[in-house]
Amino acid sequence: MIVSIVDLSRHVGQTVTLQGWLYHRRDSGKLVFLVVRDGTGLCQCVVARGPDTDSFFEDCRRLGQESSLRVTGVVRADPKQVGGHELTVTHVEIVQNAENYPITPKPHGIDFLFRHRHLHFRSRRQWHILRVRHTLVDEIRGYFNRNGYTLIDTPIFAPSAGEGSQTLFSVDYFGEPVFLAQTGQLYVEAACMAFGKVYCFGPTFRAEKSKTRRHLTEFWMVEPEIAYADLDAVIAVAEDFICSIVQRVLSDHRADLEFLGRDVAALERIRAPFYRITHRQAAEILRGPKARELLERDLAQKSARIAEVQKLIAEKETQAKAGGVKEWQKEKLAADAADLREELADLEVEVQNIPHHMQLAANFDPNGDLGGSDETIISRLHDRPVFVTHYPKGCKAFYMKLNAEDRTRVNNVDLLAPDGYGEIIGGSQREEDLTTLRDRIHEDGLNEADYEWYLDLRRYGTVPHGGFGLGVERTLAWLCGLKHIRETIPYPRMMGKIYP
RNA sequence: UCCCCGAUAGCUCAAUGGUAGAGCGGCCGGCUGUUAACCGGUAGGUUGUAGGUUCGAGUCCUACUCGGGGAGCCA
Repeated sequence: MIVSIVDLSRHVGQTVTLQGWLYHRRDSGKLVFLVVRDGTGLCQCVVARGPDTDSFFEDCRRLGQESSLRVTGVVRADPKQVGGHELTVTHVEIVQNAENYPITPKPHGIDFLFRHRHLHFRSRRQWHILRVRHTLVDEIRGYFNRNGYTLIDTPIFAPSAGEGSQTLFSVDYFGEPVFLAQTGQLYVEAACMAFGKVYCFGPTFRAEKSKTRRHLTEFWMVEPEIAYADLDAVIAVAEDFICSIVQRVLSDHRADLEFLGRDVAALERIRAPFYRITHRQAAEILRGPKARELLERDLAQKSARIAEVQKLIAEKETQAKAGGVKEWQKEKLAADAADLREELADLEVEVQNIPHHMQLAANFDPNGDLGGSDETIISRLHDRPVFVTHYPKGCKAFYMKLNAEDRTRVNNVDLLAPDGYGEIIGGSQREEDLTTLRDRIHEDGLNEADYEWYLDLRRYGTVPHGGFGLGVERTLAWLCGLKHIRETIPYPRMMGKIYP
């Protein structure tokens, strides 16, 4: 009977067949240990030399990493083994003996791994992350589908820049220059006047020349849009939506998160209500003593850690040079030292940036946008996500509704994820008044003719409405506690990176 | 666009300006319970590219290419 590794607990004592790939192999004279993966999990399969296994024993001993094979054997529960089960092998069918698989169990560089991305996500860590991504995407769709939203797919070819300022990819469209969409928002606004509550979900493209751990040139975004909604209603949906995502990932992926080293308890603390502050309050925090104290404390802690790490590296090196140390111990010590050196390099960059960040925060312009470091400060001063509302209109898009009490501000909201993961949601109430919207288009120097269809929405049955966009990859990076966004998508597209 | 760092065997890294090395991976052999197994043997190189300094360059200098990290900008 062909069984998936994930289902082995239901087949203890039975003879089953696994179909998969060889993750790792060790042999010990009369035994071969085949660690097999089948896409649902890992299972160690033990082949003992004997009359019954003679026909394939030698072949198993020489089997290369990632060889494809069918393994038949008796399932045994063994809590010590990965996955909790082990197979005592009675038969092996080698589908292909793979030779010289490039990704070995030893450390590799980032460049090498991502040049082999088509193989890289067979590795455990990447496999765990992409499983969580699957559930995140499923819950995004599920949440909106359960709550009466209609999916509206928006175009990827866009005739003009949706929001004006950003750098977009230009494409030749039968001789006419068009752009790859950076948002489906304007289109989804039109759809919400037809369906009430809608969302679009797809890839978006930004041509910004940003080479950082938070940027991709192609990333996925979900954008709900709700008719008869003001800013408070938009915030309420965003909060409920995030809670729902967190709960779903916690319930389905605790083991994956633990494998990834995520602090699961911190995720469990993500509950409504989130913090809610205005941009003006954020400015006060940044310019005030709390921000300075946070960064000063940070500087002290990181400096202390640098000294500690330097000491640890020196100790490892001394131990490695001492007499009587086995080769594998030396290797382990060298690997530890390499990890420590990497941490040291990161710390040094952070420490180097802190004075700059302190200056940026202290001199924060109350009429300016929050920078990346400002967002980090705000989020780190709170233990749950923070909604920041009412930004100056100058730093936001033309379609955001001007605030009734303060016409220099807009009814917008950004959600800052904890721990410096940055802005994962950006949204607003939209300007529904035809005249005001037209003025804003002109103020931003945009061509009114490009937006005639959009202005129609304000001519024919305009209503208060709003929505937001959530970046899937940044959200996943936060959920999994990842350092770099490139791990959150199967095929990352970054500046200067398009292979494979 | 700017700043910092890097490029040596398939991979990860060593090598005072003076004969290019190790570990892993590969291949061959050994070992009955391994967990990045271990032990012995073996093959593997135009030191990113182009110039320059020098008796001599992996090492020093210049430019370029590619990569990493950061700043700005952003989801």
